[in-house]
Amino acid sequence: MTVIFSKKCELALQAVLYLSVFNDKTYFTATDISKRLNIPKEFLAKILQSLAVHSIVISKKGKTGGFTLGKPLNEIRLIDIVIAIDGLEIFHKCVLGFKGCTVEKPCPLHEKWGKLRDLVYKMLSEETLLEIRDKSVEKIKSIHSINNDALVLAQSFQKRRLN
Amino acid sequence: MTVIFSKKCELALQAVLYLSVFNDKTYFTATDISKRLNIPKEFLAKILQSLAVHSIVISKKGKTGGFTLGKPLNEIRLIDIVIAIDGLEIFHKCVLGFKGCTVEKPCPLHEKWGKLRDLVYKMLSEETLLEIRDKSVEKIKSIHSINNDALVLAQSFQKRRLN
DNA sequence: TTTATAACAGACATATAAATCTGATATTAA
DNA sequence: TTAATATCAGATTTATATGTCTGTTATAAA
Repeated sequence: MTVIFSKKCELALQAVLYLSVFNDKTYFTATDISKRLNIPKEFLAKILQSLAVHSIVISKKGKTGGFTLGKPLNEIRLIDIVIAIDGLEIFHKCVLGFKGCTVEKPCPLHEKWGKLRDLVYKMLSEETLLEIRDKSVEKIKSIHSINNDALVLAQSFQKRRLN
Repeated sequence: MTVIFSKKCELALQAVLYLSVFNDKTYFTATDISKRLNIPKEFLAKILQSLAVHSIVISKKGKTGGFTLGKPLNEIRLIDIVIAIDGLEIFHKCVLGFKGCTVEKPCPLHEKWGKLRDLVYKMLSEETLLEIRDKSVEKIKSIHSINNDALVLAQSFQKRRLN
């Protein structure tokens, strides 16, 4: 199967985009997020843990615990999420799978692929979550069925858990 | 794991590039090619069969049988090989995995990804095997360790099988 | 016609990614 | 201090892609 992002990567992007809508340091539990995104809870939990290792989210244990974004939105790029989950391997590996493919002895598709790969990296690097959220907040709400009532409710619920 | 091409796709590209060096209607057996490319024979055979279904290669059974390119080099694009093996799905599917992602109700990354996807498609479409071979024949020979002696030998061997 | 050799077809096995489960640990409200 | 509830860690299961095996069919040389 030809793919770009792994399933893990997709779900990580979904989760972080979801958190970006709120972005107010309230902690959302893995259960909360998994229900909203319609994702298996345990799988999401593992993904969030990987993101926590890379400081993209912060985790808090215990009764009022959960996950919240670990950095300002303008410091999180899409590429950071991809790297946190799947690593940089894809940006180094030869398309054709030739182990001996190097700059000195490139495979027949080396140059063409190099351009493509650099472009993917550039596109994923140039935009931060801040820009994406500002541009797409309505889309994100829409695709996750977050209406204003639900938003207020969720936030007040989260905050109630805090005191 | 984030990938671009499946293993099958990689090997298909390798095999077709290999055939493009010769490109003289001689039939190479799956065993021949698998040894040269250092690929499992049975796995390659399956891949070549998929390529045969899409007329990218032609297969011939029996004693002097094997596989040869099914079209002129200038009529085979990289994208044709990708499609033959992995289909067009990747060029239609949403990056984030949202099933509801459409033009009318796009996901937050829809536009950005659309551009990238179109570009990948374009790059794989714009060049045919003819151009790649003409530009990279030495690279292909080098990476497969095809020296001139081996080339002449392989061709005469293939032709001997024919009469 | 016989024999050798190739693709072909489909079942089977293995490796890896995806998903689930169980129990331990940390945190906080009461 | 206790109970509730969250993450965390690792084993286990499931699904899918990858790789292997076995026997059949087609083709052509001898």
